[in-house]
Amino acid sequence: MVQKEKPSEDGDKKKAKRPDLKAITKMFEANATMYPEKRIGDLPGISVGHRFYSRAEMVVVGFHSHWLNGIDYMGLSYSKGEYHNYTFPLAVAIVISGMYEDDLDNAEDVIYTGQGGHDLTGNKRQIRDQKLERGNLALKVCLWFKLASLSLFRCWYIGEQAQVRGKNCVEQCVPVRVVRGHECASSYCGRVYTYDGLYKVVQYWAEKGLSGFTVFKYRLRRLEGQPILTTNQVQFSYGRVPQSVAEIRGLVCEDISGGQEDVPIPATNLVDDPPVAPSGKLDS
DNA sequence: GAAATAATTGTT
DNA sequence: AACAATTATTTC
Repeated sequence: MVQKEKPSEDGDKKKAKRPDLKAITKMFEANATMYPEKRIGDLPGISVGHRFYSRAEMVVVGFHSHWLNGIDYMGLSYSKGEYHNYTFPLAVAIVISGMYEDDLDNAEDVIYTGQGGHDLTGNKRQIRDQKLERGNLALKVCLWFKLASLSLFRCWYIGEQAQVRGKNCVEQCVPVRVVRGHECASSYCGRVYTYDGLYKVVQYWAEKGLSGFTVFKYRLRRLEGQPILTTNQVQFSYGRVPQSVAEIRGLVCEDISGGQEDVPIPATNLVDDPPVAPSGKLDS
């Protein structure tokens, strides 16, 4: 897939300013994409921890169909046929890339800021109120409710009232795929995106954000029973390996094996401030 | 058909 | 390093 995304040669005179986008277009024309239709939940072949080396990769796979938007959702056009039981628009995937000043990321528990009102220049400023439309509406529709049965069900909205279909709810849970952007020197665009699993929207509200404009916020909780989330806590190195421990950012332990391995295994911590070293012993 | 979206490339 | 320009799909 990465190979196919390399820039095409037809732009001898004009440089392709966005080879990644050109590649997307060509692959769609050639029907060379994996999942042309949007899907809810996991995609076969893309497991938790999968790394995408650009937004464009996610687009051609069909994992997240925008190379720009943070929120991918199924629009009203999906409300017929296979998905006629669902309410739309319905969010299916989000990218947390730290562009919004009001985001808060605690790995298993995330406060995600809705889209819109952004000044789009990369300085993380909100300049207008957000509205409950588009992706923001789609995320709200994903909201899960806690019922007396202690089970979480997704409720169906008609207007502002949560209705139960049949009784008051539908036994159909609609999780959201969560992707995180990370800095990554070995990726050609300087960052890498990891699939961190399915999350459920458990709460949403509107508030005045840091810049004083209304933003919509969504609390997402990671579903249980998924592979342990490591991508946010561990600095993997791929491609170019550091030549000395001095090159490693956030080093907290030079060898977590304590000499049991021939090659020392350093550990880093870029999350805690100040960094906390791993505790406990490794048993042989 | 316009509007919305912010990642990547290009330029200073 | 910081900033500006460009980008094209999805959505209604």
